Amino acid sequence: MSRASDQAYIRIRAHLLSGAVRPKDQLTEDQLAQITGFSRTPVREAVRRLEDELLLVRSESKRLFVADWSRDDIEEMFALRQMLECHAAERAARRLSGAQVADLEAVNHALREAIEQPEPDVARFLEANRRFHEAIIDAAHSPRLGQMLGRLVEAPVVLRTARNYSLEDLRQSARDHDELIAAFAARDPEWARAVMGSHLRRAFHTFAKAVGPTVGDSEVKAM
Amino acid sequence: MSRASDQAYIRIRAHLLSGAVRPKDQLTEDQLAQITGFSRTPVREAVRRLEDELLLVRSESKRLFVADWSRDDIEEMFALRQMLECHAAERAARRLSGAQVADLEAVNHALREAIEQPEPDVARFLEANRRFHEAIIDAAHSPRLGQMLGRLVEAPVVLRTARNYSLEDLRQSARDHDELIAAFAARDPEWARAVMGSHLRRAFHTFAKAVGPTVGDSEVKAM
DNA sequence: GGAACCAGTATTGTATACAAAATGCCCACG
DNA sequence: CGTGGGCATTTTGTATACAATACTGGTTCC
Repeated sequence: MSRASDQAYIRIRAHLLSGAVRPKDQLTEDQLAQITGFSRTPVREAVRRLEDELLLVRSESKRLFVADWSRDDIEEMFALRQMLECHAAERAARRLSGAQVADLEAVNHALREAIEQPEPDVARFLEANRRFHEAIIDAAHSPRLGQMLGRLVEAPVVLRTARNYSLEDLRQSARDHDELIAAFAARDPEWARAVMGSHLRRAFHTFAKAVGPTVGDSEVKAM
Repeated sequence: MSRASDQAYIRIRAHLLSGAVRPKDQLTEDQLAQITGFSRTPVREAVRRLEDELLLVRSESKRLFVADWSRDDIEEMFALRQMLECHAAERAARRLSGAQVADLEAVNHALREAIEQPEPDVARFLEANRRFHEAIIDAAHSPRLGQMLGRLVEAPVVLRTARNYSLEDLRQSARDHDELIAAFAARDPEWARAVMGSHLRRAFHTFAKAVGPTVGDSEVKAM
């Protein structure tokens, strides 16, 4: 991950999330080359990845724009993530070794430490949460599934949602993880799937409550 | 689709499917540039797409190889396609217009014409089948879902499976499509999902029967 | 006044040269 | 013999120049 194209990807992504540009704004590869400090060749590769993740879109004539997600897009993203990650949990339950289950326990312990403080550390929570879900996906041992989920989980909306978590939301996440671990330890795929389903569906409702019942495009960037 | 990188993609893909190279063979970008007649720049873009589809893989040190799919990989591919396309069918049932349902009927009519001949035209069947499923995915109106399914449906194993279809298999496909259309016309998402599920699950068993219960890697390329 | 056309400009697409990194080979050395 | 070090070769990664394409604004012609 130290090649110029990877750095370019990271920097462009940060630029998009920083709020310096808004949905529907046009970008040019030259601009991005200047911003990142690399030439257009690695920038183009980074842009292709960001197009894949639908953070950037191209017009009919190949011009580049910041993506503008509708509420429908985002709801579908949550639905897809739930569908895929429930499947991952089911597969993981059949495959996780005892050591891997222990690893999950350790990660969830770290997650609890991050939130059980005078001031919960959301960044550390997010990182532990990411590691937890990543471990499950890895254990599912399906390259395509991992690929697909990688794109969804990285999506900025998912990350921003966490800002709206209350302390109780965070604690409930940790409890969900505990139950997932129990399901894995019991080697019960159906149980794992069900817990993952409610875990992720709750995240969706937290998001929906934060954004409200608005309908127009672009409103989600305002959160 | 007339840019050099698109042409390169098509040609490299054809080269991979032609059997001229075998799983685990090493390729170089220079070789592919010569084969396609384009320079390495568009070839690299095409290669990136093929990596995305897991037709090509890179070693730790970024060297390029023809992918080698295990039976597990392929089973998971079928499972993912089923999961995603059932979801698409469900969404499509909520969104298809009357005109779109009529289009599906026309496509399935063409599909029947392709098979109800002295010698069934498998290529035409495949093309009509592709259009049928594509129309449903489009109607689901979820860009990410479309993206994911695009990669799965294009996979060569899915295409090769069709060679093993008997006439009765082909006719059953057409009947499944009829029932899907009925479900769409009735605006019944659950019905649509169920029919799509059995439709695709049958394809999996047709494949499994053709390949047999072998276990080692690479055996699927022998079909 | 409006539509079609024609520069000129902006932007993306491709080729090529060179840089960086990895691999393999050969030889020295134990 | 085997093994490790280092040069030559192969292969991938990046920069840059140029080509092709799409847009913009203004002008002419009806």
